[in-house]
Amino acid sequence: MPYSSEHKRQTRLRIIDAARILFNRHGYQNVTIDMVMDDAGLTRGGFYNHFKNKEDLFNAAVMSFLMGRGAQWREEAGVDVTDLKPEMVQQMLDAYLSNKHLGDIDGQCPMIALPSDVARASPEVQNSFQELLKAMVWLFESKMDANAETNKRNALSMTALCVGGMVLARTLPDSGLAEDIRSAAHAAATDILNTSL
Amino acid sequence: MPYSSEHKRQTRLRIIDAARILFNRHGYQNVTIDMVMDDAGLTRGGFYNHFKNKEDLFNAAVMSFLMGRGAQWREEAGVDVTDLKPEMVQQMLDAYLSNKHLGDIDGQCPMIALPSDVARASPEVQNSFQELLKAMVWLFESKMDANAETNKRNALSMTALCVGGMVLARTLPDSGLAEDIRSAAHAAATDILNTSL
DNA sequence: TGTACATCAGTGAACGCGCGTTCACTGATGTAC
DNA sequence: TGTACATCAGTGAACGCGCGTTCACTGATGTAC
Repeated sequence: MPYSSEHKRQTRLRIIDAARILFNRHGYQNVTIDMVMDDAGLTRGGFYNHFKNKEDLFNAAVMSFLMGRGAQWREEAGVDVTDLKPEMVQQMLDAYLSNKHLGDIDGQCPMIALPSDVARASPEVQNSFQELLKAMVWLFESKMDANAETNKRNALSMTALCVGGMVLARTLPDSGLAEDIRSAAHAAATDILNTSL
Repeated sequence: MPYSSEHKRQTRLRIIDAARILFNRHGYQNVTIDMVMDDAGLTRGGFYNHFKNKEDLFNAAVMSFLMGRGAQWREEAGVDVTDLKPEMVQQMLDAYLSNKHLGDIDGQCPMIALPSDVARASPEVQNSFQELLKAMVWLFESKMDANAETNKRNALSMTALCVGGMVLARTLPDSGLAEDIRSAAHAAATDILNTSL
């Protein structure tokens, strides 16, 4: 077998990385296979050596974010989601609801950039999206200290605030109002966290 | 002038109503002019007698929701947003974050169904969307009783919870988890409201 | 070590379909006389 | 009141472009001997 399997894996990753960024930037439907392959330094035809179809790529892109790829806003804030120290939850909140994240179009969380697209995508994509959400809820929940049911409810509310605040801030053309809603969501989520510790 | 202007106005409204429902159901890009005109009982060509282009229709559809059209979940809950009695804010919260609303695909708030579409639409559409959000924030704020700045922040957080909770609930394939996040967001928004009165 | 071979990643032209938009036409109805 | 006319909402065929996907081909590189 010519071209080591490592070579193919690398190419596949390059395509997924290009796709993740382009989907975040323009939305699923506005990104063409040509654009993706171009950004990956390849030509259109080769695409189907790596993916069954466009939807398959969408799923791979959402999953790649779950694996932590591309989140500048999180890396630069020094949030290490594998290190479950108590301050990590507040750090994650700070990073997620930050101006940095609001400005990081390419590296933003797909829950912010693509919720409507996912809602209309295949079950596979929806499941990947759900795993992403569960990971976030679990992260919030991990350091809470009330009873299990209250913890769960608080973690879910914080997640709703994170996503809702950022989705709206992204969509509003008045940047002052966008900033207001981002910081209000951040304050409310912090309040909930503080009552949970 | 044949066909009274009232006749044309009625036709235009029929097209917008059909579009609002179809956009909610399938998203902006998955709805074709043909589908809209079919549902309005017309043929494709006539569309351009009423609208400049598809984006123009999108804007009209978002605005029509602002005018209160199609929101079954709100009407059946008996919420009258023009009657600013104190209980109205809680009623609105209850209705917005209700199971009824979650199930009302056709009549749902466009902030839930179409945020990603709006984020990539024309400035006109984004402005209409923003007016919708402002109306909601203002509604929440109207009966609050702390200082102005706190009121604003709380109203914005409640809005983020409403939209975030519903967007996520809509997107999750696990309906148990969807239900959990909807009710968690409802509880959190109610808490914020109660500390504001 | 060197050579022939086989595999398959990558190429780029072509296909086919869908959809937004245009356009020449039809016909319903309000207005003028 | 009745008739001719003008307007313009509505029709449906056609256009043109873009994009997902297919396909015959190329050529780089690992393997066998």
